[in-house]
Amino acid sequence: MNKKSEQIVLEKLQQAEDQISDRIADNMDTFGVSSTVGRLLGIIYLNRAPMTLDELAEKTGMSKTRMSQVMRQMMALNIADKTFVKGSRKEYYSVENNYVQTFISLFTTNWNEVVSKNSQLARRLQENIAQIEQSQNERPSKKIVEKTQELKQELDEWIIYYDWIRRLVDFFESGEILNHVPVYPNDEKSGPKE
Amino acid sequence: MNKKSEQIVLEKLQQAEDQISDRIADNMDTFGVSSTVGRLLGIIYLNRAPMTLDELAEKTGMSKTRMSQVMRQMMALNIADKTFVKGSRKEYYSVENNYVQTFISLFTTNWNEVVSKNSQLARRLQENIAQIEQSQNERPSKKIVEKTQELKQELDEWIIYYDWIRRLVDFFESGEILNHVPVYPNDEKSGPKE
DNA sequence: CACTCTATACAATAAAAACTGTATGGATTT
DNA sequence: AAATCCATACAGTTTTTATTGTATAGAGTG
Repeated sequence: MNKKSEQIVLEKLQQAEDQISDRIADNMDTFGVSSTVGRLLGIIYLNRAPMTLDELAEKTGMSKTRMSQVMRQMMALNIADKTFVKGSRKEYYSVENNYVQTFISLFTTNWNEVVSKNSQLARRLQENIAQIEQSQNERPSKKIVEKTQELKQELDEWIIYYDWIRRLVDFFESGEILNHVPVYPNDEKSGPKE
Repeated sequence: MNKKSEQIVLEKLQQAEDQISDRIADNMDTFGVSSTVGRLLGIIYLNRAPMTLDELAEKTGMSKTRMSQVMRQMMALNIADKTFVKGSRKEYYSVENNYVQTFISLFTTNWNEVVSKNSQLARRLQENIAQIEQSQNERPSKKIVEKTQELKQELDEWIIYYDWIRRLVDFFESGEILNHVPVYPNDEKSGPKE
């Protein structure tokens, strides 16, 4: 019975750990990525050592192919890295061992991409408008002038918004956010600035 | 030819506006919601007046049912509201007319939900651990003690992380973020604090 | 250079999410 | 209370995304 009850307790502990992994996986929706990303993140994190695709496949019960796909995606998101291990041909993957840092990476990677796509379009549209305005020089139709003004205003608002996001991303990326929302609130703020 | 070229210019302007809508829709992925949410957001925003489900269905070419589903989701996300219009039986929906505010609403709603789910689990797991520790009082097996310690540490890290997110959400929700990342960077910061 | 081991490309399947059409119930008007 | 108008529940369909299995190319080893 001693042995048996020990087994039961160990199972309970494992179960608790799994629940944490599951929750992390679930929360990945909020970042707009597949829950498998979160699952692998949790597994590697809790493993506290780099892991191979085979190990991950074993642990998740999923195919190695899928593991490969997801780890790739995670590297693109800047939340995982390949780690060289001497004497092995396999690739070992590691993750940031700090949840907050992982959050910041995901946040900045995602929004940087958005900002970049938007800037391109904004520039292009501004050129278009300039062109239209020029072509209308001589006798501007009232309707067109009106619509153009409207579009210009919309575009301006839009540009202001994405400029704000750009600066917001900087605020996170630079770690400045941690001065204002510290990880350990009791701490003296890490370095009084100014 | 005058009339005709005017038509072409107007079309170009409309096209530009549509491209903005499309981009907004696309960017919604980053929040982990369907792009239709973004599309409706853009349409209502650019319309600059509340709209009905029928109008939205007309504008998007989608079914009214879908419009209903999406507007509901948007209300749950706190980025849309019903507006009463006298003399009409239909419901009119309006959106926040400020992109930054919309970003903040989405961010806080999403992460608040995550924090709430996690707090529940964290509490539950802490109780479990306490229980296990008590039941082991007499002769603690080394393996169990070890594993328990490990789990406790993980849980602590995890709790710290979600507490950080909670405070981060506050930082956004309260508008404090705008003091540090202002919408108009040239402005004197809105209210020098301390 | 033949052999082995590894990641991944590619095509196929399974699962999930987005979306639609019809039916219904609950208001509001007549 | 009958008629009308509206949102949405529900069940079904389509589209998209996640996942798998097989095949292959490339890198390391003997």
